[in-house]
Amino acid sequence: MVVGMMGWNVHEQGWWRKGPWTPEEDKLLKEYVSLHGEGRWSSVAKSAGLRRTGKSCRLRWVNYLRPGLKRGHLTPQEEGIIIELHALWGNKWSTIARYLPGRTDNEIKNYWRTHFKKKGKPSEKKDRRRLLKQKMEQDETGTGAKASPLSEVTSEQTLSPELQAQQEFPTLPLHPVMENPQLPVLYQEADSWSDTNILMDGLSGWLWNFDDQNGKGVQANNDCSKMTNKNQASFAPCSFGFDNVDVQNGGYIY
DNA sequence: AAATGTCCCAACCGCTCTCCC
DNA sequence: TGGGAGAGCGGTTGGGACATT
Repeated sequence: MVVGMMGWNVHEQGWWRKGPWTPEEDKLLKEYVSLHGEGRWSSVAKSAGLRRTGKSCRLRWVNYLRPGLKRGHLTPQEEGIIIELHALWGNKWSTIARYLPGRTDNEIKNYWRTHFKKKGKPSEKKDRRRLLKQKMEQDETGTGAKASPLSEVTSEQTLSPELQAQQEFPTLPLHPVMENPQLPVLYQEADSWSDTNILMDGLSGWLWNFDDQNGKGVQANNDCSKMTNKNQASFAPCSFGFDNVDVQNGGYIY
């Protein structure tokens, strides 16, 4: 059976329903979780009278119904944290999400995909549109991020996102290298530049994969292979924490 | 006004991990 | 210790909303 709803096809293969959740289903799930707490999702479905798989219930709760979830665009601070943590952990969205209270892994994943993953750059008009929309939302709420990330972020970055996050979320652990001094790369004195390059290769993919104009990526002065040892030595310890922001290209300079 | 492009987000799928027996 | 079930995670898809052409 297939039922058209909100543009989705709501499949009812056997007993389970699929597709968008209805307000009634949300209500049932919220009531159940408020009474019994999270967990045992497979039994939640049947106990709450929902024709949804446990998986679907969990996802709905985690990504949409859970109290404390933020809505709306990510702030520049949150963007910075995502960029930093993604450089550390890669696509560990759930791990990254732990340091962004109120944000879900799904949201962060979607955001990354939209803004950083793709090769081509949306037009600057699009960016302006997004920023304008963000500003309007902030004007309405009187809270949140600055109106223009690009114009304000330089001063914002006086504190590295890590330190900002550390202040905002005291549980944020130190960078792994700070906790593990034996790690030989980048953040401390590297034994060799090849060691640092290993990490930089990983970093370069995201550092300058911001939306670019020509589809080739905005490659700033982080071509480590062309740097002298002297440059490398001064460059290596600078990571984690933006030293500057390339406003024109939208990249962060370390 | 219609067509097109892009952004955003909810939801699903398949795989992996963890726990328990 | 191995297998099964449940939970979690990352990748992907589909569609609405909105701006641009």
